[in-house]
Amino acid sequence: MTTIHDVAEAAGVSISTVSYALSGKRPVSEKTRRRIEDTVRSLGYEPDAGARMLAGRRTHIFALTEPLRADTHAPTHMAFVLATTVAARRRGYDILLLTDEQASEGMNRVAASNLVDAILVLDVAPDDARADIARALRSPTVFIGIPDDAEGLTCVDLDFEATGHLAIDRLADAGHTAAVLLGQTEVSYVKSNFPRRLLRGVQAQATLRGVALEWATTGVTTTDVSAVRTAVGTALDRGIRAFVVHAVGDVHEALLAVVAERELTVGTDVSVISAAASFDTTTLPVPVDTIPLVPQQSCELAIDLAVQRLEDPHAPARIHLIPPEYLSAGSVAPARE
Amino acid sequence: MTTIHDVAEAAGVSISTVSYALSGKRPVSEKTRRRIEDTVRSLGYEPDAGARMLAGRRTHIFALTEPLRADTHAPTHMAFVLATTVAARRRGYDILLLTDEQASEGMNRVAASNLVDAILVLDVAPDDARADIARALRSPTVFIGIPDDAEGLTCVDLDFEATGHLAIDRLADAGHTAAVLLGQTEVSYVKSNFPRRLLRGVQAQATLRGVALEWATTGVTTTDVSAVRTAVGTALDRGIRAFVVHAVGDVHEALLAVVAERELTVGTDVSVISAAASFDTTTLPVPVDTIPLVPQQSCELAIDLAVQRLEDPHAPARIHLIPPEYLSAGSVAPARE
DNA sequence: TTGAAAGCGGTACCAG
DNA sequence: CTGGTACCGCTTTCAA
Repeated sequence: MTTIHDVAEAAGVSISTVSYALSGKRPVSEKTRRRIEDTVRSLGYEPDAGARMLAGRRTHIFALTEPLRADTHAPTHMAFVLATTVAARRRGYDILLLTDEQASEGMNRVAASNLVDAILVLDVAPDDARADIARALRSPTVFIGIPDDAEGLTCVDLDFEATGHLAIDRLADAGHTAAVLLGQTEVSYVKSNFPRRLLRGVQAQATLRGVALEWATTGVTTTDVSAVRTAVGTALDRGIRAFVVHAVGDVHEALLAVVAERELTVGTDVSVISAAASFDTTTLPVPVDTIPLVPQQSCELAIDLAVQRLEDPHAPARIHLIPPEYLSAGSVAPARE
Repeated sequence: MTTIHDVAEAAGVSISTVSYALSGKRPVSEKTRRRIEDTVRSLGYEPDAGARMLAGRRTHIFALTEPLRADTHAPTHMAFVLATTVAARRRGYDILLLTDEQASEGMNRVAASNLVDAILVLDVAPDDARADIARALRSPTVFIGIPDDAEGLTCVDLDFEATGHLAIDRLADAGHTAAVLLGQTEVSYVKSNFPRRLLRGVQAQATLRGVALEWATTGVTTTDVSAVRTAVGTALDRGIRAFVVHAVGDVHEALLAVVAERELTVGTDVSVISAAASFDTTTLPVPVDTIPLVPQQSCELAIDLAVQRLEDPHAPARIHLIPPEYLSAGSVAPARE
């Protein structure tokens, strides 16, 4: 194993100069710096992680806690984990996984042992136990999602309420006076934090704009496509022509299929808006207006905040809501009287 | 922050005694050990990770590399990550994630910096670039899955070929002379390592047992349920009554639905075997014989192997195949002539 | 612009 | 059974 001493010797300088040349924390003359860098490359030197942690009091590791509940939507979750990992790496951090029981216990353990510089929280539940843990910890902690009691916590998320407002506004602007919110599974409104926020936003704005709203869940614990088809069919029968969909891809497809079977056309006869979709809605059989949920946005911001709090531990904790963005695809039609 | 010195002082012993009392690497009298443990608890002492790494030349961290290709089946993948994390934790190890480009580059980086004690490889491709990297590395590396060139590598996986044999044997034993393998998506036979192994096993045994085999993929890049329905319908039309399914839950459901629509009964008119399913087939609408793929088995074995190689770096590398297990549910019917 | 040296908090060897 | 202490490899202060 090659150490900083080997590099120093080979380059004919002291180890402190090597250290500074590599960290840039002290000016080093151009020529010696280049000589050192060459030596590092030719020797294949990589600083020892343990030594760096011990001496530098920085581990360059973030913990990512994810309970992975049974109702967690795997593809969406994977997208968040991936986005977090990539964003972290970009800032020079690795990700240490805390799953299952370790999601909570592990937070204390890795914080107490100084294994990580900060903690990122995924899969946030309304009454998440990790909120209290985070408040008691000295390690910076950033929630991606918002628990009911977010007092004193740093949180990041799409503004789901504003997303709900925006969707209803577009439908109301088009003259619709009735709409259906095709939502998530029933348990997710209890176990997760965001479906209810979207629901609240939709409901509030519907009331404000005079839109008669109906809320249909898409299964109890798991997506039930036939239930979706029934719900959509019933709504269409009753003359409702506007849908806000906050659900997985299958639900979108089921909705579009039922519409097509009735020989109705999205964008002409029927209006559809996909709200907070974390998958690529452009691959749907029909173009659909979308207010996307972009994991990269939340995760990059979360990483930035973690790094910030590391540099300035006194930065005040607050909730960071990402404003929704409306992507038009022509799927909202003027209401017919 | 409380250190080992604080503990030693508070307990009235030397730091070496504290260290040994906690590691158990040297006998410590019952009474002093208890006194130390009490002190540790009351002070909330947790050894510093960096210091432990540096002095102990062990990080207690395993890397988990997962490229997360677009065709990766998220729920199955999550199950493997979870199983790995839990198994690792049980042996005292944390998991560091290497995704995306870091899946390959990261291996060299974390090995060179002594960030991890071993590396676990997930999402193995037939021509996986990580095979060569692993061969060049000093860090113990365990593949969960088998690349084409596994020379010199430690690999763990379900014995997919034997799984194929077993499925065909059961059908042949029941008198079937024709069967359909309802497989994965087309790309997975190119990008992944295990679908082709199952396929080979099924094909070989079908030839051996005189079973006319047809192989149907279930979409190109993504599962196409309507294609599955068509394939099943065609097979039934042609009198085929035996199906081996190596696919996600949706495909099973589509198959069972088509069978039901024709007023045929699984276990009487039609035989179905689910091969290497990583989801819970008992929740299917009809009981189905299953040769399960249990992530826990592979992952626990992988962790054990990693730990073993840590203790004995000279243990020879080899492929560990987990024998398939057949779970009867009465879905295989005797063939009718 | 550079070097020397004091830690960082453990582990494990050498004594007793 | 227990204590003293030499490192582990790097960061950073102090001096030059």
